[in-house]
Amino acid sequence: MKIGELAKRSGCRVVTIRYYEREGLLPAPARSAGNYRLYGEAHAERLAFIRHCRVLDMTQDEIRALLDYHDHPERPCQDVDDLIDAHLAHVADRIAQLQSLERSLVDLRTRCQGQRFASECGILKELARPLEGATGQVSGEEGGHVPGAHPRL
Amino acid sequence: MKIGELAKRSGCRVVTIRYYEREGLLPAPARSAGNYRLYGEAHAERLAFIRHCRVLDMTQDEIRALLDYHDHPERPCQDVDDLIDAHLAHVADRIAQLQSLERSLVDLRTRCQGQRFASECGILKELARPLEGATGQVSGEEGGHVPGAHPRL
DNA sequence: TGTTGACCCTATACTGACTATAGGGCTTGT
DNA sequence: ACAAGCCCTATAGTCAGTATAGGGTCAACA
Repeated sequence: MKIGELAKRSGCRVVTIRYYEREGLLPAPARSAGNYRLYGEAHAERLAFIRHCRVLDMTQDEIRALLDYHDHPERPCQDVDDLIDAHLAHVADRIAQLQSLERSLVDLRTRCQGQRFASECGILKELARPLEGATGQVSGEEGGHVPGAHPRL
Repeated sequence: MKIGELAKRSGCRVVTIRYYEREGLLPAPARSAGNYRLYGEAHAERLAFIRHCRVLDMTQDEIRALLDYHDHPERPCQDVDDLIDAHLAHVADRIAQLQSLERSLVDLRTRCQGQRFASECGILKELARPLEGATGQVSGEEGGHVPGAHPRL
């Protein structure tokens, strides 16, 4: 099948499939006489695996590790469990962070009493206050790799 | 004050301060004879405002909009409320997504019964299953701009 | 006076997971 | 023969910074 059909079947874009090939997640398929990529069922299955992982918000590195186990069925699978556990911990951490964020924003939101002018707006006043623990980076990397509040998948 | 001191006071890195200047969030400060940036209190306050917004996971565009109100105190502040409301909705959406993700991962995690080999691992088997609603992009952009599970702040 | 070390400067490239654009070639139907 | 709709490569852009290379400035100390 050509790349457009694979894209339709997998629900991922043509350019993304080519991107996965460049990144080494999908093997390069055979080519037609006119240099078109020709995929088989194995490619479709591997792409489904990748997409399933991406829906679960895994990084390419995590996916690469899982594909490696997928490709080596004789290996022990303890590390697969550990990888999922670690990813789960990252997701849980990110949820906790966003919930804390949400509380801050709700609090911030109460500060504007419908003033007419920005100069009296409690939201802007609150944002202008320095943070308590000013030293230290914005959020540190401890706690994992689950992105913040603005995804663009 | 020089850039290093501002960085220490604000808790953000020297390179990040220069980056904010390039991006137009912070105005270019005066320079010393030796071409060092020299900041005053106004810069420190503006940087605190920016950092406060970033801690709340706002994008640069959102911050730019809020700074614009900050800089024009005579304007009405209704739009500030709306911006915060919209951001709050994005954060809430992202929390819901991540919680759904967490449930999927917990479910996935139960599938491995400590098999010796990857070929029998229920996690890998489940990941290899195609997704039900295969057509349609990985998560669509509806629902806002709050990032996924792997932030790098 | 010379030099060490901490700080500062610019410019450029990299990150992740794609998306967008430019500039073409192939295939199929009319 | 030509047009529409697919496909190809290569390059650059997204966001919010971080990393690197290659150099300049300044204060203190020997």
